[in-house]
Amino acid sequence: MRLAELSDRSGVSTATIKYYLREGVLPPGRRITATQAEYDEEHLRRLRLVRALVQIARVPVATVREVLASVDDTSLNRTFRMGAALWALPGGPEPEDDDALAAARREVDRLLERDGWAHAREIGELSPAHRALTGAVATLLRLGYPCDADLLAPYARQVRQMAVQGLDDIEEFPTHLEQVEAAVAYTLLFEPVLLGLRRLALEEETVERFGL
Amino acid sequence: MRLAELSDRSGVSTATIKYYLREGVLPPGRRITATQAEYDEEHLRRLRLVRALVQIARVPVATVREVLASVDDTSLNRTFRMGAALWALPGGPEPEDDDALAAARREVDRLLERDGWAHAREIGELSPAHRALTGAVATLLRLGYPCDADLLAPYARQVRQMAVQGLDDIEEFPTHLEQVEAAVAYTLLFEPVLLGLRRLALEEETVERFGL
DNA sequence: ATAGGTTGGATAGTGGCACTCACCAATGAA
DNA sequence: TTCATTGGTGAGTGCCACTATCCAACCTAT
Repeated sequence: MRLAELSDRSGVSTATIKYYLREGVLPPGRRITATQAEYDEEHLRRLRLVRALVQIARVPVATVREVLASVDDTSLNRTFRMGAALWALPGGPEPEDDDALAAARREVDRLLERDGWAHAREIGELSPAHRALTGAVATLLRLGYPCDADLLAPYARQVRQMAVQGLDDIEEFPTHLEQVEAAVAYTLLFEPVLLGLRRLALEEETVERFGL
Repeated sequence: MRLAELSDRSGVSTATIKYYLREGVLPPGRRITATQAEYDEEHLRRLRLVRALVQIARVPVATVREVLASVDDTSLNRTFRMGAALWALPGGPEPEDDDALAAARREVDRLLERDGWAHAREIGELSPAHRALTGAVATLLRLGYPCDADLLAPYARQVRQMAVQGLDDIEEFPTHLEQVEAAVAYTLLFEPVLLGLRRLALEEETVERFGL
């Protein structure tokens, strides 16, 4: 398959594919001659994944490169390869260290302790997910909206259950590579699905309560 | 309160505040003289909300203007003012109309029908949330990952429950304006909290299953 | 009264990022 | 032998959230 066909089949312009090749988010094709290269189905799959991560999950191209590098790094164990997506994620601007952040830290700690999230408590804010969560809670607190461990607990249990279900699904895939790729896709691409469902649920509930 | 104090108390630079005033996401201050204006606590609250929406929820400034315009529009009823945040949201690039999208539409329809989401089914893809959901599902399908009504059902029920809880909390606020503002904050600023929790849960579960 | 800093407003510029265009020599089909 | 096509490269575009610089009006300390 040549570049043009790759472009046709993926719906991504050749210019953009060239850009992805340059940025290293797409591996180079097999060289046929000095100036021509051949691409295969694997490239097509990767290209579609990159597109989804960039356009749907809003992951910066540079971050996609890091994530995929870890996905392909067979010298790492499965946990780290799967964690790549979580650890490379853009945490946003780090929150200013004020009272709200301290309070947020306290509530998140309480929550993790109460529900026995041993790993999360152990590594604490080393985890980008942990820092992101604390920062997001602090933002709500700063605006004067309540957001304590009691309020978060039911959500925490629900997402915990989702995680169990999700990893069950991921384990169905036969090879480690497919499992890791599925974990990345599941982690990042399921987020818009979840948010879409949530927004739709809020809309539904609002209309039911207050009418149109 | 003058601009400089507003800046000090919010932690936002005067240049940025001026930019927000120019863009109309912050109402102008009360004019004292021809070249000076006075700001109050209301401005401070708004400024903090704008900051959170822009920096945390990644809402474009132009969209924030629209959202806040609806929030302040007392000629609309409560449902529409609350819905403002949901309807003004950036839907991202609209998905290409292929088999995956058709399949996604079918599964989302099945899901809403089965769980009795009457309103969502009625307005269908007029709702940005509905379109976003369908598009997100289609993305997963395009990549070859399963995402049908059966898989979505438990998540749908969970977010539905979250919506009920959320609106209960929102109804606690005494005035309509506060309820509407809380709805916007709850809709947009709770999303990073939820995603943070989910990512932490995935991390926790991954480590528990596969070790470090 | 006046010097010197501060204020709000306007205009133009910056930096980051995801592309996108224009061009090139090498290639391959007619 | 023609001539469009290919892959690679460097420069440019458009968007967007700021940010730097001016300016004249304003306040304040001497």
